[in-house]
Amino acid sequence: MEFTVALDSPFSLEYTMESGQLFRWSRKGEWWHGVVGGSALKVRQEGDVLRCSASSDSVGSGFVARYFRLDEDLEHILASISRDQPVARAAQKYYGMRLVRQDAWECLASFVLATNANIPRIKKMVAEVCDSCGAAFEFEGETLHAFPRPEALAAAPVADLRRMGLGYRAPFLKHVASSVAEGRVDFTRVASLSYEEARDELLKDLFGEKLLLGVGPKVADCVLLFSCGKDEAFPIDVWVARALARSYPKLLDSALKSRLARDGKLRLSRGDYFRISKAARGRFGRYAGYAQQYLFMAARESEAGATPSLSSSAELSASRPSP
DNA sequence: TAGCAGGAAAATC
DNA sequence: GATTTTCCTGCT
Repeated sequence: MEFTVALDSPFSLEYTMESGQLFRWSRKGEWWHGVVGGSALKVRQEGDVLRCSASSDSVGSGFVARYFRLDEDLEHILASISRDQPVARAAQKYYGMRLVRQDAWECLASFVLATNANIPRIKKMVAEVCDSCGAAFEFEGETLHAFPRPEALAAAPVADLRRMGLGYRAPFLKHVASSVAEGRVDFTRVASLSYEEARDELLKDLFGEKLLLGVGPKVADCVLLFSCGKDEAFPIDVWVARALARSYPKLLDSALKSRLARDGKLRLSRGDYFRISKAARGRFGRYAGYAQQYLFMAARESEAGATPSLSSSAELSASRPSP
């Protein structure tokens, strides 16, 4: 099914796809191919129009507009977060990047896999899990797989999950899948709570055991920001932590700074994390999550700039000799 | 609260 | 080819 979506507020498909929120999209020429809502979807941007093609009628223009949050006033959000140079510059440079409304279960499972990994690796793990456990369907002569239902991963032997390259993440993924499959997590209710209540809900213990093994404050913040409508959530990964240390030293408390000076490593304790993310919410306001995502992009870009020959991913894939 | 392990792949040297 | 780093969390 083919359709178009008219854009009447700023949007960059490119920057949104490359912002590190999503793990099931890949570029093929001018098109981005993905699997969302159990359907294949391909999208290309032509100025202020999104040209789309989906394998299922359930994914139409309404779905796409909701997925990319096109109903929200990005100009207003950018004006709200551009309170200083670093964020204002990043917002200008990556103008049009939007946060995406992801399926909460898929987001949770994906970020449980994201610990100690980089984006290519995360994509590989997610693809492996989908290919092994997700429902298969055809699109344009290719066999694709939906993101697995929680029941499917809850039922999978840990040894099988390990063979998908997940390593120590395998038992975490199974545990999280079980909690969701057995109804111990109500994402609709989480979305209705305040930010802090919602975070506590995801991090809580149940009968003396963790509700969600492998989910700490960072992963919880990702789920809250990308799937539960908590725009003030401010996930702090290593890149954002570095950006904060460089550009916002005042947000880091003195204990962390002295440890940083001592061994040079930016490892946040749980207490550090809560304090710094609270300070960031105070600084950037109700759309702090957008500020975080723009800072993340800028921080990664400055690293990529250190290796000019690898600056273009298109060139990279076209010119890399086979291993 | 601190310190460490965890698994594998990418990035870097 | 070896080493370091990687969108972190759990356990002691």
